Amino acid sequence: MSKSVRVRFAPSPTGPLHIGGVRTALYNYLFARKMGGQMLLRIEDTDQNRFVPGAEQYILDALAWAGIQIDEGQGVGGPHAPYRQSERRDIYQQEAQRLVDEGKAYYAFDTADELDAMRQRLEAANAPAAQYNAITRMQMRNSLTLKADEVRARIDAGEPYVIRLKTPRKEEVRLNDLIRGWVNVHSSAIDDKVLLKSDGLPTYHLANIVDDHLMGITHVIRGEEWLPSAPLHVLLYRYLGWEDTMPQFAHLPLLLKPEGNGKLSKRDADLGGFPIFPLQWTDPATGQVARGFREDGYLPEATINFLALLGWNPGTEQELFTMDELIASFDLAQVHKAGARFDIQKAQWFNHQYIRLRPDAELAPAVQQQAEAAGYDCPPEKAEKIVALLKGRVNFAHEIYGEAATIFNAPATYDEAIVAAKWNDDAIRAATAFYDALLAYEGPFVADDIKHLLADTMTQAGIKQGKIMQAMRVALTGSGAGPDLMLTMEIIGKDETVSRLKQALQTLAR
RNA sequence: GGCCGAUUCGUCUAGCGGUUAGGACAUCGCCCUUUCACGGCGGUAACACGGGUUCGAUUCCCGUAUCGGUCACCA
Repeated sequence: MSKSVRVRFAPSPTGPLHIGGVRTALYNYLFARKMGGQMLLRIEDTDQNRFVPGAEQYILDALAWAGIQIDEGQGVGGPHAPYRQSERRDIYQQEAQRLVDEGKAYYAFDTADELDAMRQRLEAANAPAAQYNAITRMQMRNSLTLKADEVRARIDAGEPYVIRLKTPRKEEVRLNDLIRGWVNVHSSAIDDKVLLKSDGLPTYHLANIVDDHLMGITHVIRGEEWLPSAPLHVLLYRYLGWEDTMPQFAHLPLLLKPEGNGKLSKRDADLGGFPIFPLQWTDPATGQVARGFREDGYLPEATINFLALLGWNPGTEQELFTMDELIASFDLAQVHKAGARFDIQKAQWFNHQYIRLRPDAELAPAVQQQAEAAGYDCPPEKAEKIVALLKGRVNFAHEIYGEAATIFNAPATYDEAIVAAKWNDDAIRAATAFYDALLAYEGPFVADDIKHLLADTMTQAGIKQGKIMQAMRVALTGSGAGPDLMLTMEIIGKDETVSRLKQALQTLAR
């Protein structure tokens, strides 16, 4: 029996979670659920300089909003706690020390200046790559070039040092990526990466391997930007003696700018007027506010649906998926290899679809709130009718209220072009007749009945209804365009309809 | 620049040796409608290039080009 699937999402709390990170988390989640496995959340906070307060909570909130459930890890706990890497430093130090003891890593005492000098020297000499590697390390100050007792003395004296991987000079490293197939890299292209920093914390490379191993991770699903260092990770598994239980890798295509070159950035979002973060984020240092999908009115299910299809496709022609449907059809083998341009228009279209699908009663409270905040009376029944009338016309729920302007306000002005073209003798006769009919009418004031009343009135007056509808609309709403007029009248009510008709008759001179 | 990866309509993508190269967004047109939308129907639009392999390449292989990623005591 094979081990049950365990995947992890391992963001760094250096700021708000990027929308690309949400997609990475989503793919991990879909895969875990599909395989009946677990989804872990680990916080990779090994860089103290880049720590941003609030970022970790933001990550938790964003995942919860998106509907990505964490089975184990930061925020929910589990048998491998702690799930914050800054609280696991002893573990990494132990493993790094083990590598040194086994001759697979070494201490290095070089200062930043010395490293710079080395790189400059190599560049000046036109070396193929200015890196700390099997060749150059013998010219540096480390435990391979220094005598053992001097190394001991430096460490005992508290001199800062790092632990570097002793990367082999000539070795072919292979890995079988689930999305890309076999990737081969020669070890000479991998430098002697720092494993343990001078502050005692590990770098990503060491920490992620140690944790993935200890936490029983079976599949590492992450962005393509990690592909170049994946061979290094394979090497680390080997040196740590864990190669036989090494997880499988799947490197996801990147999210690219809507136009131009490069990967999607905050700047593109600002330029394009769309969000790039799931939730709104206020930078604790500058106070700057970055917009979020949630605050911009994107529904979580629309955002997820949109993101899921950016780089993956089930091969069917289905476009709309619930989370359960995504889980049922997800397959890593069908993840696309090339980067995907970020097209916010498609996100809007998905949102439109999900707004239409939402029950009126769920959308109504927001409309009511907006209306009441603006000083209008808007009981729940009215809000619900407005939603029913307008939700099919908008991409965002908050646009419904804007579309309903003519419902809340009697026209202050009338569209001049429509008036000039349609407000003729027949229109005036029709409006007058309808006005009178309304005053006499005592039945229920609902769209169907209003429609009949208007039709009958026009028949009696000998006026073709189609000829005067535009005039009626402009008289009632001031505009030549808008939703169903009968329903509009029903919503504003009989008194308001009568009053608006009267106002039009008085205001719109011949 | 070295290394790694990618390359089908403007965009997201289906395709896994033989298809009129399919769908969606966007765009255009028509229909529906009292109007504007929504919706329905339809149109325009793609296999980067050059060599192979093959009876036959969008599909397999090799180059070229272009794009992307990566080369930190950041993740």
